[in-house]
Amino acid sequence: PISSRRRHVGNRTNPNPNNCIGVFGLSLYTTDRELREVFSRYGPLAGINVVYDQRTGRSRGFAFVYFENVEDSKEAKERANGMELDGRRIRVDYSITKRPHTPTPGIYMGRPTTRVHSSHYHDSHSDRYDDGDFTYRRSTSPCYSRYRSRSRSYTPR
DNA sequence: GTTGAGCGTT
Repeated sequence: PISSRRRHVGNRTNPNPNNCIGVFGLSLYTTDRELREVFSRYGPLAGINVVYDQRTGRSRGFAFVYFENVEDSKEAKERANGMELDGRRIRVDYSITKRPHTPTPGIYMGRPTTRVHSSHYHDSHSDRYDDGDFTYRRSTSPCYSRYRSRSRSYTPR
């Protein structure tokens, strides 16, 4: 019943209830401290991440807020969506992409493919990390390049 | 303190 509303953003899947919400349309001057003040009203936060442009250092106008409880995330999405913050009408949705709290734990392996070849991944060189959006490879094994193409076709689900 | 739709690292 809520499917056709997001056609203008492409074939992106509809966000499902999640601990992490994305906040878009922010003022470039809204800080994480400010976001914390607002969103901690809905429940305890596990973290906040304003996305900055790597070159200019300025905010890109969106952020991600992690709640400890999904129920609080739901309430935040419903109540904070459309709210005005620093003169801008913000949009709040469940996050689609997910990032781990820790930085990239290994070598970036590209986006997961739909194909699965699980029989290849039982050796000690394929210790792999996946956050559901990207796939990383953990070790610095010299055999890395031999396994690269296989690893790229790995997908968790 | 330019622009404004956006799903991600400083």
